[in-house]
Amino acid sequence: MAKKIVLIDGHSILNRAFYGLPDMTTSKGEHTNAVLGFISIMFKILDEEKPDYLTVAFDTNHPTFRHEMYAEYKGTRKGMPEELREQVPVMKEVLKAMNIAILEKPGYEADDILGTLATRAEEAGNQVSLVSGDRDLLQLASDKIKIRIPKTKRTGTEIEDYYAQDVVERYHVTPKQFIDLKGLMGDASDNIPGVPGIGEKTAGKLIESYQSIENIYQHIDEMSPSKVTTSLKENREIAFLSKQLATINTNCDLEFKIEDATLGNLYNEEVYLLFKRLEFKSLLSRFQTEEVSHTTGIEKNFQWITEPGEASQIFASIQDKVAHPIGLQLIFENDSFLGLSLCKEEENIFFIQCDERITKEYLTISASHLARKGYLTSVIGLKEQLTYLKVTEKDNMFDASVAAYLLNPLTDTYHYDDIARDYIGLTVPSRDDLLGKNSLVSAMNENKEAFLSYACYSAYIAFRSAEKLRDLLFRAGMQQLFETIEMPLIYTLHDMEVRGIRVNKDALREYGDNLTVGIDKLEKNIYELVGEKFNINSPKQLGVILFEKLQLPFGKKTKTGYSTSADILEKLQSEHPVVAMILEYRQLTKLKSTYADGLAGYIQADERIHGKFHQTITATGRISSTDPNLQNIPIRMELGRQIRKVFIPEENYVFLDADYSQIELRVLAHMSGDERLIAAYREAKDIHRITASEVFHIPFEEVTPAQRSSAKAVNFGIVYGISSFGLGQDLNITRKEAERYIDKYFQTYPNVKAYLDRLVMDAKELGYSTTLFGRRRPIPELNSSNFMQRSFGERVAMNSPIQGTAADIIKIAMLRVNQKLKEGNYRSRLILQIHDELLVETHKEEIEQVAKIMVEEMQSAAELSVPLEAEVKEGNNWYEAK
DNA sequence: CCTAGCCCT
DNA sequence: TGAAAAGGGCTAGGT
Repeated sequence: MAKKIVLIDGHSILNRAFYGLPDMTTSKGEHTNAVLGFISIMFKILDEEKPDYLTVAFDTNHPTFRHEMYAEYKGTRKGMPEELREQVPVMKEVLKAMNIAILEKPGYEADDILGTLATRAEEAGNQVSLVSGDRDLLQLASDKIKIRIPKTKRTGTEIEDYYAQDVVERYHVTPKQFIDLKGLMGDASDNIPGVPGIGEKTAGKLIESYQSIENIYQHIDEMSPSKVTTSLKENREIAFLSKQLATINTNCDLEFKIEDATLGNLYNEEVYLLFKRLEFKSLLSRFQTEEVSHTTGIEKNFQWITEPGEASQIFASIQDKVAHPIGLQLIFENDSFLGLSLCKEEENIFFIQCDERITKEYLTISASHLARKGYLTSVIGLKEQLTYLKVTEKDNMFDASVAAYLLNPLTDTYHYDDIARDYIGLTVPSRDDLLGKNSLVSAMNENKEAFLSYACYSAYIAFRSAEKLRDLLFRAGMQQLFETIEMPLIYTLHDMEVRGIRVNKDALREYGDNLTVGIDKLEKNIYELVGEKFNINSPKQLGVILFEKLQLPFGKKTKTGYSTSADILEKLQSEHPVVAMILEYRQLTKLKSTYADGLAGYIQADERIHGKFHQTITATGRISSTDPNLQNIPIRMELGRQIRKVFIPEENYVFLDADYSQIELRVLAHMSGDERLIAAYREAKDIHRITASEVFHIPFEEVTPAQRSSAKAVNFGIVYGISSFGLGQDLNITRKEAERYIDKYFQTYPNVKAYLDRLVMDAKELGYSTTLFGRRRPIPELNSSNFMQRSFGERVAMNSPIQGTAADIIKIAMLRVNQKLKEGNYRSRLILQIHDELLVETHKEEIEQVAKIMVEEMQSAAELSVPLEAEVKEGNNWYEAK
């Protein structure tokens, strides 16, 4: 039976897509427009044709017979811009992930490979679609071979189709005669010469009359003399050479059998992850629709329980089952507790609904008992469930989300469907697939089937994934990290969220009102100074005012227009008095919108803000804070710093705030083993000053403030994964000078240099970097063919172990502080962590003991070859305690 | 929904 | 030569 075959000219389509679509980059700067365009074209064709076979041919760098015939021959790969060139390997990566056969053979161009395959397939009676942006391929058109020429437009992809008949209609020549046309006309893009004086029109007429170049020359003497005939006579060799160059070789020596190009599953996990990495958001929906369409067959095991007797039987039955983890999920939304789902074996997955007979207390107590009895109870997202689930770090809980985060901290969500996909190889419908934007409450009443699936999948995946995740953690050497740091930390973070931080609402309002006064004044002055009203908050409008109306010199442009960022404006302050006002306006509006107004919206009835702390967000192991972010409260500028006065302890309490001193540099000293750096820290003096003194060879006492601040910048640079460019920008010096600073630094601390080099090398070999406590961060960028990407990977390889180890250490300190406070029955509570700082709301009778606990636990959290210093301060608000 | 801009360690 | 110095989150404007 005739098969359908699609053959794609790889470089040609990439080219089309590249020039047809606006430039696109991922958030990391990887160009992706050609790849996206290629895939869009390919999907469109596959959707239309549903072919049996698909293969993509690429040109190689090797010379072909055309180069041998004609030295000036160009071919498609020459002169490719870097933004396109870097996309070629990415494109191949995508095709490989889709299991699409890639064909390339030294000595042949893609055209020749495609021509050969098309001809063979045609002879075997098959239907062929040849996809290319290059009209040269029209010479291959027949009644079985269709040439498809896609055009990428902003509105989508349109495809022109040519069977032999269409070629004749459109160009008035047969496909074969297309070669003769090109022989006469030449082709500038391939550097194929044409006969001078002959363009598209003349060539067309000649071939229409004489059919071929050979025939033209047979009858050349009969033709009436003209410029054209003279040129033809003079350039006979060019015409024949060009015809040969333009002829596609349909007889290549290929081992390849078309059966090798059988289409498999394009929508697999690898492709999904790749598209995610490339940020092809619009294409991800294709996966979701595929995912939803096939069910897992597990749904038949889902049961909705409403009978108290059955519920108690289910809990009782778990007594017999100790060997395997239990999957559990409490189902709730805001303040309504709806029930819980439970899975102890593949065949029986229950949702037990909460109602008058099966009470919330009964369910939560029964659920909490499971873990307390010692069965490993696996949940997805423990911290959130602790509102109802009364278990502690001593109980035998397992959080699959946190486990999955440790195994790969680079993804953004760790929901049950993510875990199913990544660790069980199972595609299950996500919450969004099942319930969309519906609330759980409404789904439970109106969309029972989807609701049951949502509830039960969660417990089922928790059940199914636990052992696998545990095994992977063990193999990666992260079991201890998981069990002794990450799992216990869940409870600590939950405690912090519950406790929250008290805010003086009136003081906050007053702070905001004062800002408004200042903002209004500035606004008026700015309008007066520039002579018109505009939206100062709009970088676009501001750019027009500053750089067009006022004609200020613009430093750099962003994708969208002029840059009006603070560092640009700072340099422009002397040019016009309005610039300083705009900077101040920015400062004030930032404080007003994000902090004064922003924070006010989070104050709860208990006068406190209960922000969230996230454990599964950062790539390095730090925690993050949202709703609101309490880790970025202003401190640098005095006006901003004032806002810390509104954060206050409750009556009879004070704040104790303890900071690590230079924890990351100390970690670096320890991990690098650099004797000189270690010695510097043992002196326990101003480290930036020591660095300046040693790097610039000046006595400690004679270091100038400028030298100290340079050294400080270098120290930061080292931690961030040094680059002369970045350091230069930070210090406002040339790249060359920055380079010299870095060299001097590495001369002073040679083992730091050796250590950083080793970090990069090891990470390149392993594909990930590791902290002192075994935390991993994958660094796929290290293998990128893109210089920028790779450099980024190298900096990440230097930074992650340092930042990550510091994060590990403070997590340990948090756990121990929290534990001591609870065990010692203190009234004081840990309420914030800001990366190297802990804030404890401390009862006035406990100040001395708590201060001691904080400093001791922080300093002893890790045993390094340099001391860990922590300093604690006391205050009646957060401003005073810093 | 993205971006420019800016707050923190 | 060029070129995101690491890790985060929030707001406003503009599509």
